[in-house]
Amino acid sequence: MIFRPEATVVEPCHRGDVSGEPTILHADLDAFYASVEQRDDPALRGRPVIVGGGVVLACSYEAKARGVRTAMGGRMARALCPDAVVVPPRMEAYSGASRAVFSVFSSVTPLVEPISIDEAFLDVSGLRRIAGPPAEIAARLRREVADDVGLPITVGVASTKFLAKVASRVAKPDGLLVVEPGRELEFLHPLPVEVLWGVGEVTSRKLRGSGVTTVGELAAVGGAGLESLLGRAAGRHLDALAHGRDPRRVQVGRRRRSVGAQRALGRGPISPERADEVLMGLVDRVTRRMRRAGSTGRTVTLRLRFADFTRATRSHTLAVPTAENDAVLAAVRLLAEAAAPLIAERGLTMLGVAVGNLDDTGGHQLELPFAGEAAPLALDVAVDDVRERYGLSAVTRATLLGRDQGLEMPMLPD
DNA sequence: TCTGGGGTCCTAGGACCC
DNA sequence: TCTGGGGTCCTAGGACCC
Repeated sequence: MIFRPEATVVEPCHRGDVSGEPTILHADLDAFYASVEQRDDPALRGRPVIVGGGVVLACSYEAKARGVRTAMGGRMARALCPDAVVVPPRMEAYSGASRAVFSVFSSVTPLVEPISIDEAFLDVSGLRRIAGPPAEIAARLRREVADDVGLPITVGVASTKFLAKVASRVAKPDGLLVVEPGRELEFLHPLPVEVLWGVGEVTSRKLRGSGVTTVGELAAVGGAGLESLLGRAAGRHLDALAHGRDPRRVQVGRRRRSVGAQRALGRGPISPERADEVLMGLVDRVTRRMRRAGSTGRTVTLRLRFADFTRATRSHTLAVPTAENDAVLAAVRLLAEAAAPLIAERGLTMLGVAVGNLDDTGGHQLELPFAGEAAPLALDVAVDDVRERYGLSAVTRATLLGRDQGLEMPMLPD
C-alpha cells in the first residue's frame, strides 16, 4: 500500500450563480500608486501624475484623461502629457497604504481574498443582520477607506466574483455599482469582450476576427464554437463567464505558488561576468524572501528576454526543496550555461529567476505494510510521521492507493 | 512608443511507471 | 511474449493579469 501526501486544499463546492444574491464585493483602489502620491503631496492633487520613469507604473486620472496608460514608455507618456509631474515609485509607502486598506477590509469580514496590492474580493453573505445589505456595507467600506487611509476606492457588488469585478471596472473611478439580481446578463451583454477575464490582446484579435465584439455576441457563439476557436479551457471558461456562470468562491489564505525576481539589462552586449553578477543578486533576493516567508521550493526557472523581445525559460526541478542561496544559484548557473548559445544568438535584455513548486514535498511515498481495516489507522500514523519528517505545518489531503485500486481519503487539516 | 516587475494558469510532448 | 491503456512528473512556451 502506498501513501502519498499532497499539499492540496480540497475546496467545498459553492455555486455562484446569476440567480443568487449579490453578496460578493470587488474592492479596487483607484490609480493606486498615483493616489498615494497625491495623498502625501497636496501640490500633486488635481494634476496629472505619473509614477515611474522609464515606464509608467501608474498614472493619475488626470493623466489617463490625456491618454497616458500603465506600462507605456516614459517618452511617449511625456509627449502626450508634457505638464505631468513624474515621480519615482515609493514602494514602502504603497505597501503601508495597502496594509491599512486591507485592515479596513478585515474589519468588514474575515472572508477576504487578496488579488494584488490594491485589490481584493470580500464575501459579505451572512452579514445582513449585523451589518445591513451588501450595498450599505460597500458604501461604508468606501467611506472608511477614504476617512482612515485617505484613498479613493471603487467597489463592485454582484452575485459572482467575475460580475463584481466587471462592476467595479465600470464604476471607476471612486464609484459604487451593484448588479441587481436578475439583471446580470442585461448588464453584461452589451459590454465589449475585453472585459472578460482571460481576453487579452491575442484572444481579442481572434474573437474580433470572427465578428465577435460584445459579450452578448460571444454568449451566442456557444461553448463548442468557442472551444474550437480558443482551445478547450479558454473556450469553456469564456462561455461560462458570458452566461454569468462563475462558481468560484471567495478563498481565504490562498498560497503563493512561486517567488521570482527579474531585472532589465538595457541594450548592448552583456559580459558573462556581468550576467553572473546580476544572477547572484536575483538569487539572493529570491531566496532571502523565501527564507523570510519560511517556504522552500523545488523548481528553479531562469527567464530570459532578448533584444527582439522574444522570451525563453529554462527550468530544473530539484529532488529536495530548498531556500538555500547556494543550491538555487548552482541550478541557475547550470541553466544559464545551457542557454549560452541562445543568448549569444539573440542578445540578452532581461534576466529573471523564479522558484516554484513552493512547499512541495516532492511526492514522497511511503510503503505501508497494512491492508484492509488496519489501513486507515496506519494512515493516521503515517500522516503524523510524514508531517514531522518533512516539516510540514499541515497535511490536508492524502491519497491511499491499493495495489490495484485507488481510493481517496480526505484528511482534516490540523 | 518600444516595453518594468511581480505573478497565475493552460497546453503539449516526452520520460517513466504500473 | 507482446501490446496497450492510464496515470504522474518534468520541461518549455504562451497568454494573461495587475
